[in-house]
Amino acid sequence: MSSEKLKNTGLKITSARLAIFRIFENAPDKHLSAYDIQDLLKEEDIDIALATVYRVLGQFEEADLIQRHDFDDEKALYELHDGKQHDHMVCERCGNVTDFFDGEIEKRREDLLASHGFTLSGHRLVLYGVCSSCAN
Amino acid sequence: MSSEKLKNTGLKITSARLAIFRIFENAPDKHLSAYDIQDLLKEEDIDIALATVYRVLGQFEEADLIQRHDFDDEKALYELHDGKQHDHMVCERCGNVTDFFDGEIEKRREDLLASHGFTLSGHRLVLYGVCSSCAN
DNA sequence: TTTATTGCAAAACCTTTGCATGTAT
DNA sequence: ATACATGCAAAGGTTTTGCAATAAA
Repeated sequence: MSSEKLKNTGLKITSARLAIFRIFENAPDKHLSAYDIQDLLKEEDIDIALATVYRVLGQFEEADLIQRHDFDDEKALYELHDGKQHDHMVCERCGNVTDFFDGEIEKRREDLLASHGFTLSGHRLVLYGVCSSCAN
Repeated sequence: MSSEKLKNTGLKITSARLAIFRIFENAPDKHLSAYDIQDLLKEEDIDIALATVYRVLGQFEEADLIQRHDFDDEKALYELHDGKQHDHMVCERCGNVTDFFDGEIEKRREDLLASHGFTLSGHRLVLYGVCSSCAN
């Protein structure tokens, strides 16, 4: 249940936080910007100031409920942090983001980072290409 | 020589373009922001408006002289486009960028993109971790 | 009632753009 | 002489912040 996870963060259970968290639960595997979230809520006649959306997103990220990604030079995208690690494939044309998991590249990635003195934090790997819709 | 490559772009050879291109040639493997470039030039008592730096960077990128990267939510970084393909390792704490090349992950990347209907464009792959300086 | 949260407006920040002036060809 | 580059100031877009009003504990 939504409020359970929220309570564990120590944050107060407010309607804004519940509404925003519900958006993520209803859109798993989606990558949403602060504007996307505000728009989705507006469709339900829920009006939340953008400043609040940003603040709540920051708090959720701090609490490891969601992950923030800066894939391109546009808006930051957020997604539910579900524990299952996965990486991302980003279309350089339209910005479309596709999740994937690959054990082999995963292992290689760990070796590479380690051999350069990097330690793992999170598991982020991003591949850039052009998606099929944009390729024609 | 600098002016050779510049001439091939069809752009006029101006002092601003020469100065900016020289910065890149003198700092291979470095990833510089527009501000970095302006600062480096200021140290040589060369004053170029930020708007010009941005415009020139855009033109250089268009001409494939340099590459633009948006690794995080901060400033865009530019580096010389030397032909040798390589990927990047980014420290999530300090933003430090390290180049690397790995044939195995390279091949795996191509397979992965293809199997998801993505086509290659450029060869961008980014690993995120924490560098040794930030790890302590 | 005490403390945290929200909304609003304004600011911060990077990046782009309009326009008049200056420079390369 | 013509076309393109530059500087300046202003605007654009996303994200953050100050502060008074409001809601959660």
